[in-house]
Amino acid sequence: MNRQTRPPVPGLSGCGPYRQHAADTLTPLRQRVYESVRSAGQIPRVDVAKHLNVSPASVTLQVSDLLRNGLLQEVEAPPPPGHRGRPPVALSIRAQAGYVIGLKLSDANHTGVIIDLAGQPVADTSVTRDPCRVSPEEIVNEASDLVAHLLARADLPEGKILGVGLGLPGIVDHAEGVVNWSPILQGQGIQLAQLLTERLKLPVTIDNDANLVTLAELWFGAGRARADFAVVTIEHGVGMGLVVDHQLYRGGGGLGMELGHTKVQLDGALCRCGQRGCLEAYVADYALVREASVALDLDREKASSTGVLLDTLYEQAKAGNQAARMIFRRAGRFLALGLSNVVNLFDPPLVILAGERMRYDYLYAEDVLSAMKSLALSAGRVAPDVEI
Amino acid sequence: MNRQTRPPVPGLSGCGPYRQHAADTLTPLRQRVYESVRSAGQIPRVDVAKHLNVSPASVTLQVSDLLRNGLLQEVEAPPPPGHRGRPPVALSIRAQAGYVIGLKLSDANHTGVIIDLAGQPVADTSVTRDPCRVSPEEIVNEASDLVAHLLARADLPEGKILGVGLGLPGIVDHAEGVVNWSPILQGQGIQLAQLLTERLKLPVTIDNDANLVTLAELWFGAGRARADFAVVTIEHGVGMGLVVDHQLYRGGGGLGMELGHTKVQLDGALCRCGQRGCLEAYVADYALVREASVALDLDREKASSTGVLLDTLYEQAKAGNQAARMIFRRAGRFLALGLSNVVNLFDPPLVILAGERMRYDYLYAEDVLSAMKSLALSAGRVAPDVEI
DNA sequence: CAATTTATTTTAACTGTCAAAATAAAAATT
DNA sequence: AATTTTTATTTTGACAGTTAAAATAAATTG
Repeated sequence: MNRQTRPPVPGLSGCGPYRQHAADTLTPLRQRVYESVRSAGQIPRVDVAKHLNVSPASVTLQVSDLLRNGLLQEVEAPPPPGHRGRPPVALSIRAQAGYVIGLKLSDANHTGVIIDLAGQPVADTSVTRDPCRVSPEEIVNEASDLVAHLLARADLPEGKILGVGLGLPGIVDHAEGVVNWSPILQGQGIQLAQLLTERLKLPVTIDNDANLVTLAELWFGAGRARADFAVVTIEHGVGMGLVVDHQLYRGGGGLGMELGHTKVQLDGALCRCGQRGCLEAYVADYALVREASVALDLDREKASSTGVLLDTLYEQAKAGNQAARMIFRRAGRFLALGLSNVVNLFDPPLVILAGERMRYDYLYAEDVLSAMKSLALSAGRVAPDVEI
Repeated sequence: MNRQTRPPVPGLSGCGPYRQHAADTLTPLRQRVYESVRSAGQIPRVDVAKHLNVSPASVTLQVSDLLRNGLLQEVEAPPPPGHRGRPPVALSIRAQAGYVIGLKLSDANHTGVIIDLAGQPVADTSVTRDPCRVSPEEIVNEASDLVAHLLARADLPEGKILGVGLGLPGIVDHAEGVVNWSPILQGQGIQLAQLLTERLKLPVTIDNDANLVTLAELWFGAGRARADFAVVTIEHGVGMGLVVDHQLYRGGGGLGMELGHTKVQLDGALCRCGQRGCLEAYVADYALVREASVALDLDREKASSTGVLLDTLYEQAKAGNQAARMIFRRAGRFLALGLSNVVNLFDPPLVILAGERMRYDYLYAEDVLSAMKSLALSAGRVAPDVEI
């Protein structure tokens, strides 16, 4: 140990972590009560109190406020059978109190939904498009068309839309609302959130699509009951999202979690990011397509969509074509490797695999298993898998 | 989007994250005041109030309590020059109020320190040992000898030792106090914290040695001023620690952060964990030794210590031996690859490289640079490096 | 020495929460 | 049917932690 004279950090003495402004605020009880009800769907006051470890008195207080504001409502439930005393009156979210729009842009199609405050969809839409990179203005137009469509369908009272969440592939800085790079966008460092906020006159937040999938799992999926889990998405690229203590982790600088560009081979296959050996360059759609067109001698001029091409490849593999099999097999092995890295680094109790390409399941299934095994070095780990 | 009927999680309805028991507690102001003083070294009440965004009245209250308990003290400072009104009276930690013992066990030597509550060392010791795996009882003996040594040297009043922190290599479950696997310990799943607590009659916590290095950086080193950073240690193995929002992140299941066993090559070099392609198997001490003994035809029977062997290798590389150079070069490239993965996943604003082998700097330096470049895919990232 | 300036302490009030009592609404018992 | 029991919710008064504002302290300036 080098016994240097402190302080090693200029301008600092003392010891211990140094927080600029230790802002230590507790989430207000109001919000916790509301979230507790939303989480449960229907729940009487007593149970909310138990769940939050606060007194029933406090719950009554907050709930009466929330009822007055129209955010909660009492529901008449059939009296529970075999219940002794005064029957509990269940609370639930008043779903009509507000609505949220969710948009998902990708290269081949855009989708959008309106959901109410209880998380139920009230309208959805989707359009297909030519996969190409377009200007920011064009994307704003496409997004705003999508929103117009949704609003027309839903026919909601004025001013009930609380906000818009937009997900798109690429490297997205959620906090700043900036798209650093995206396969569907021309240019770099686009202030997309701001542009769209101005256009729609609604608060807009943007996020990486893998993060959005992760949030969906956290809110509606298998991740709801888990404090920590990881999501790996495999589509046109490879993305990942991590939930730590019921919260989405976005990496130190707000970017990060770029599993797809994790290197799994020195001087390996070329990736669309320009580097070599990225995981994505072995398991993503375009990697399979690239191999398929070479190995199977498929007519590239036919220029069928990525999806069709992959389906063809899959058919051939199932039919016994060795070359096709090998392509999937290798992709599977690399995927397993990437997953084992995720497990070794994050040790998540749950790993969720998502993405349209999960259809090609039988080729992945056993390799996922081998990924599990490949991390057996630590006594005492089990990682359940869920697929969508 | 598959419109399945909810709930997808059995026994749950509603939506949103589901916390078992939302225990939402704020750290008490007392503790925050104390930590604020420790962090600053010397600081008057006014500034504590400003720093914590609380009223001066509250600070006075808490401080008077802490003064009474002997945890803080007022220091007479020379009146600041050019200061107008009533001079501030600075507060500081009363360092003698308690002491903490830190032990670091590794295969070739053990070290230990006693530090006071201000973080200043008051005694230290270190012993060399034969690298071998020993029984838990033996390790407990060695640790307890170390503690006896330290106590004898420091000559502190009775009952002033508040606790013991023990770091050792391997896979350590900090929360459970269990060593799942360690290169210096026989057996698996050893309840080391409990064994040592019983022996020393002091509270003992154990941790992975990489985590310990990370905590040291967080408390005393370059990480103090950072909310998020990563530490990568290269010694006999490769370890890593991650700090998220001023706190050490230990991975979902308490294990995790096993960067050394991250796979960087399919079917790659054999690792001591029994698998192939681990990063460790390319850049850790034993990997270099292994290559050195083959490539340089060094007499393995001479069985010089790892350190000596590596020094020899280093000398040869500097002297121009191509084989030796290549060994370092490959290690450096793989290290760069591993680091770029860390950056791509966590996006830390700071990466700290630590470990005795950092002496071999000139071989790593340029490769670290290449690692930085290799993540340039995202516009807007800079990662300063600090070495120890 | 009075006025000014800044730091700290005192005071009284305010806030959010809770324990305990009161009230409410049902089933079970007499 | 009236009473008791049981459980849920509301009301009440009290308490703990925090604060704004006033008071006090300790220096410098004019």
